[in-house]
Amino acid sequence: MPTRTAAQRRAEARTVFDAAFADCPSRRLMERIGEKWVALLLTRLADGPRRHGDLRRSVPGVSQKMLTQTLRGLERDGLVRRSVTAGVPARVDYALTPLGESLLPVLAAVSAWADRHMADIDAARAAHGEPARSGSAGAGG
Amino acid sequence: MPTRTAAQRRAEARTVFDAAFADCPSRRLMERIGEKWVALLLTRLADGPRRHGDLRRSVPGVSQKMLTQTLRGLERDGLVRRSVTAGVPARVDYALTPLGESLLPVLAAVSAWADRHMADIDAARAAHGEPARSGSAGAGG
DNA sequence: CGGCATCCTACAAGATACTG
DNA sequence: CAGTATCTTGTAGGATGCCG
Repeated sequence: MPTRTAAQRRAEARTVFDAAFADCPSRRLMERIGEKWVALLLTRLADGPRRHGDLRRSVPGVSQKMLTQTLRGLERDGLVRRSVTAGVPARVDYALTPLGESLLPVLAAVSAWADRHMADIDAARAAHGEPARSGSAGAGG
Repeated sequence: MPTRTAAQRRAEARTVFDAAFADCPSRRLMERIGEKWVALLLTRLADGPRRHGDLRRSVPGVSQKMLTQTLRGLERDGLVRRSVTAGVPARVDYALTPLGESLLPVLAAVSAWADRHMADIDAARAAHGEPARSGSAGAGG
C-alpha cells in the first residue's frame, strides 16, 4: 500500500495546478463574467441603479436565487454596490461601482465581436454538420 | 383543475426564455471563450501553429481529453484549423483561422482589464472577509 | 503521437419552501 | 419585497484504459 492514495495524489496535483494557473488574471476574470447572469446584470445596471424586483423583471428567466447570488457575488468583488433602505417592505437598490463601470467597455468589446462574428461561428458550425441555432436576433446585451 | 400545471407553465416560460436569451450573441460568445481552456489555447496559438503534444506541454494542467475536446470545439466553430499529416506517428497541427485571430484583441481587452483591476477585486473580496488568493503573478494569457 | 470511450466527481444553476 | 435554506440535477471537467 502506497503512502499516498490516488485521490491524494490527485488533490496534490490539483493544488500545484491551481497555484500555477488560477493566478492567471484573465482566467479569473473570465470565470466572473462568464457566469450566466453576470454580463446581463452588469449591462442592465449600466443605465443606473435598480431595485431587486426591477432587475428580476428586466431579466427574463433569472430565478430569485440566482439573482441574489449573482448580485452578492458582484458586491463581494466590488463591482456592484448594494444599498438597503429600511422600511416595510424593505427596499434594496443595486448600482455599479466605478470598478464595475470600468468593466463595461470590456463587455462591450465582447458584445461587439459577437454581433459582428457570431454568424461566422454559426456558419462554420453548420458546415461541420451541426444544425446551428440561426441566431440572428440582436439582443446585444 | 387548470389546463396547465405549474410545471408545464414553467417549461413554457423556459422555452420562451431560451428563445429570447440564448440568441444573445454576447452570451453565446461568453460560453465559448469562458470554457476553461479556450482563452489559454487561443493565446498560445497566437504565436503560430502548434502540435498537439506541444500545446499540451505548454499548458500545464490540461488533460489530453480536454485539449482535444476544446480544440475540436474551436475547430467546429471555425476559430481553429486542424491539419493532419499522415505518417507513423501521425502529426497534427493546430492554427488560428482569421476568425480566430480576430478574437485575439477581445481576449487582450479582457486580459488587460484583468491585469489592471483584478487586484481591486481581490481587495474588495478581502474587505468582505474572504481571505483572497493573493493573485499577484502576471501570467497574462 | 493523437485520439476515442468510459466512468466519475464537483459544481453551477434551478425548484421549492420558509422567514422577516 | 428581499432574502435564506435545502434539495435536485445537468453538465463541464477530469482520470483511466485502449486503439491506429
